[in-house]
Amino acid sequence: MNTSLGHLVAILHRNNQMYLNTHLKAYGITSAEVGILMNLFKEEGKTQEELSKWLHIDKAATTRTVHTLEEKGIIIRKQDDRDHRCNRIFLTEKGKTLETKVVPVVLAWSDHISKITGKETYSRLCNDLASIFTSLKKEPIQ
Amino acid sequence: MNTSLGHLVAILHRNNQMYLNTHLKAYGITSAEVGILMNLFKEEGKTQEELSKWLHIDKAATTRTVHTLEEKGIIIRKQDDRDHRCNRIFLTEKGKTLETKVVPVVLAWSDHISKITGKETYSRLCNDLASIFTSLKKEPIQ
DNA sequence: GATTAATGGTTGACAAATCAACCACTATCT
DNA sequence: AGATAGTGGTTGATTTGTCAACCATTAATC
Repeated sequence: MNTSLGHLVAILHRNNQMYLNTHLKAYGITSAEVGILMNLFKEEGKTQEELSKWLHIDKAATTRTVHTLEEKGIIIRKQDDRDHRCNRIFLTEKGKTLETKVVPVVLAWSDHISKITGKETYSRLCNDLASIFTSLKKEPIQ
Repeated sequence: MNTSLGHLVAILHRNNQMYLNTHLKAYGITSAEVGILMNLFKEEGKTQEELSKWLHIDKAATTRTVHTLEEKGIIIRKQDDRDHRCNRIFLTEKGKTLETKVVPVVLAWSDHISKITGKETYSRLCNDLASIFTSLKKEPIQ
């Protein structure tokens, strides 16, 4: 074991980003936008704050990614009627058509990894990481 | 399981980066430099190409990080005598003194994670990721 | 009800990494 | 030896993300 966890995670992360970028280029989607889109495919109407928390991403990054998605005509921001501070995010018709394009690419990368590790190891891996993830939510590291 | 592997890895990666940046700020070291430094602490004299491959990072990124480390007086680049294209990278005296500062911080983050998952799960996790890593080296994903 | 706190979002400055094009040097091949 | 191809490194442009400061709106407190 001559590599740290941080190192391994960094490599895997970059590998995933590059994969997404090359395979989604044809649809004009970048890796940064995938997180938000995958979330919207499941449930629309979240605020940017909620998206930021789900993605564990700075709210400034969310602002910018949401803007580029809006410029591309993939989503729209609607100000909340009750709380005028909140933007609620929805897919456009064009945005909805992207689900069948984006989701398979995201799954394809996971499949590649799954084939490397084997199914059981893969799902164990996801579970282990997910437990870290929920733990970090409750009590962040320092 | 409502989150993809890519998502989990991205979160963990950013968490690690932020941890390194805050805890190494006092020493003027950033997260991007940690990979190269950790490598040099083990073995000096590698070329930038070799560092890039080890870190799975673009050679352009290596060039820039190496430059900032040189400006900070932490490393020096020495042109290879035989092959004048190669820069071989060495720690300065100042650079060597950083080992006792940087390594503990890197380990501290791993320790945090290890405490979350438990020891066995943690080392299993590292092994699983490491096997992916070696696989990706042999045959990159598309 | 006016002042103060907190919250959601935006903006500017910067860090980290990719890609593509390029330069300098080395290796190859007639 | 001279043209060609390959390799290591650099540079410019762009993407992704952080941090800090700010603005507008809402909530809390006196």
